[in-house]
Amino acid sequence: MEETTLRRKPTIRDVAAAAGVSRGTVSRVINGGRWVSPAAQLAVEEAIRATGYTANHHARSLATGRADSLAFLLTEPQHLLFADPTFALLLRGAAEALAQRSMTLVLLVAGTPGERANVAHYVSAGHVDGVLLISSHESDPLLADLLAGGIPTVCCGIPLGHQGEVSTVSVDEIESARTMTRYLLGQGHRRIAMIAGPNDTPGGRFRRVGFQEEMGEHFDPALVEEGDYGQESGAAAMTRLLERTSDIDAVFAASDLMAAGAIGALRKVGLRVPEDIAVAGFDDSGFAANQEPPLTTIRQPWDRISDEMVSLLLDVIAGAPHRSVTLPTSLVVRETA
Amino acid sequence: MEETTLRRKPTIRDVAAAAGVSRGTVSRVINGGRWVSPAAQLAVEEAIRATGYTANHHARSLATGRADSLAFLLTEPQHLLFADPTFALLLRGAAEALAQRSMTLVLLVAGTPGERANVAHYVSAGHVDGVLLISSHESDPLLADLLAGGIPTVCCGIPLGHQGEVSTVSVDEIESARTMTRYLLGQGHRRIAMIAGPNDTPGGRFRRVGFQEEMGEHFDPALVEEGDYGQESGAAAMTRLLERTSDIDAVFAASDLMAAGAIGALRKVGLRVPEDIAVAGFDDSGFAANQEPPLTTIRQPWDRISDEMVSLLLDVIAGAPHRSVTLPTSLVVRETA
DNA sequence: GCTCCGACTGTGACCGGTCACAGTTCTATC
DNA sequence: GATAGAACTGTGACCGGTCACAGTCGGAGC
Repeated sequence: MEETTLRRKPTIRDVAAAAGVSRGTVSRVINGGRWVSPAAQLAVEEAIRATGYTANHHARSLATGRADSLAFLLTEPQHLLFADPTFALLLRGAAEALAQRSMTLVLLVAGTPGERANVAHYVSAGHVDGVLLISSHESDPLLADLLAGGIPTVCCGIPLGHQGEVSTVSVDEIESARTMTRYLLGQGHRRIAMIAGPNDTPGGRFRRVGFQEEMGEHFDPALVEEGDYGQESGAAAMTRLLERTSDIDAVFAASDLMAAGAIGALRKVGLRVPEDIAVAGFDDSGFAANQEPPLTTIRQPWDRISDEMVSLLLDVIAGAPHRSVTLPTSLVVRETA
Repeated sequence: MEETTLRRKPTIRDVAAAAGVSRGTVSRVINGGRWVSPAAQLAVEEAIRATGYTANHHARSLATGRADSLAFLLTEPQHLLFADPTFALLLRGAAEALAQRSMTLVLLVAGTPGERANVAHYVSAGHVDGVLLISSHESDPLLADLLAGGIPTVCCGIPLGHQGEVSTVSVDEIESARTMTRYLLGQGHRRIAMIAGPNDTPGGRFRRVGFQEEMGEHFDPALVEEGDYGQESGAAAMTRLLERTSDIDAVFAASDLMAAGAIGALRKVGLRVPEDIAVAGFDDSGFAANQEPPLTTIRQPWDRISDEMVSLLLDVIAGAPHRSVTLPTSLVVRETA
């Protein structure tokens, strides 16, 4: 009567029995169907349908050694990353790219040292095939651990201190910053301030370098302040700049969030954007276009970045040597500059 | 010589050999150490250190039937959810709550029907112990599938059409909406418009109900427009409202993002917030406080929501009957209303 | 001195797949 | 008609853990 209701999940043996073939044949059907007779193929497919069979992922992973999943590993102090809409774009892109390959994404957050240890442990437990490492600070020991453990890894952005040791997907930070700076100079601005990112991150260091290079003789170190990519830090940096100097005519922030913070700070002291001071951001986060006024910024190709990270990582897992990909950015001129 | 360099990962047998005990004893040490002599305990711990052993998660899951991970399942059309900073809060909270329990979070995105089928397949493959279901539209068949499959599930927000069939963590939408409406009325506003969410979502339906109930005789159906929670839809709804009527003195949007869109639309036609029209949101997303001007809104306790979802789900997995938790919201008065 | 019991340990079966290998057919070729 | 080989199928070992069960050992109690 009720023996059908409380049955455990059907296994490959149940399917084999139902189809009147052996486990081996069922396994072959599931994995592509090479060397299977049409009759057996049909019988197995029918049996799978009838039993409602789904393969047990753990058993498969145990036998094959593959996990068929990747880790999306966040190492940034968390409030920043989760406030940053760009991370969501990256996450979505990666999840989609993996779904297309019937793989899945495990989210790992390594904020505190304790979590960090857990992560290393988790990753080396073979739970995932590789790691998509997001935004690592230079001092972060996690990348070194991953490399030492031989864990296939792809970094988003050039990992300072580990260049050439690991696969990387990045944009040309220096050239992008030069492009924006050139644009601001072209608009007639000369007293251009920069709100840079932390110097131990590639986006902090190289955007600053590009800015300085392009500014040339107009570069004034007194016009550089540093933030942490977050909105409040942008506002604070802008305030510091305003306290120090009064002739700034443009501000280049190393993130859209900091640009938004800067705009808020400017508004608070009665300065209009772009009439009094032009403001430019970096990233083209989701909100940049909806910002009031819409933000002029550098677009990072987020969807391509996540796509490339995934395919690069899969290559590395398959045994390819590490490799670096640089993707193009583009200047998006809206209304703030 | 080099036999140590290319060794495969150490297994529990290697540890047992190194410690001079049996697999069983090692297993006992790993799982809490009951009925293990101090000497054996020490020897095993030392052997684990020496060999660099980490347990294979797949093998353990296969043997125990537990996956020690939960799925974070998104079913909303994707552009909305990823633009919505609240989802990131939820995600972070869930990841943290799980990390504390040495469990992990698998991100599943079920946007297209194809992805939906994959998800059902994946979940029933036993890869995860349960599902944290985020924001399901009424017509979404996924919840029905999960329930039919006996998959432990917890919903975020009351699942329309499935009330009482599944564990739920939600806020009192109606009362929250009434609170905000009461506040706006208390400020002297009478021609209050609402930008509601989709009627097939709990936040769309119940916030509208609360608004209407509290408005009482002042309620005017002509002052209700619908959006999709996204910023642009808020702007569009506001524009429609302005085209239709000219005496609106306040707007209550069912999400902060729509409130931000509405503020943009108001600005575009030269109306000031809050001087000309007050605007209120819902959610207290990360950006609400940094909005210009800072947004008056209803705070949802995101961290508690994710915490409760996780612990509720773990209860369900452990065999507890389904249960619903309602968490309190609070009115956050800033500057827009 | 024998029994009993608690503390501890080892063993074999099992979880649900995959894979290598050994058959078994059946057809084509000489 | 024998033989090779391609096409297909079944079997047992194995992946790396857990768990139930059967021992072993030492000391307390009678």
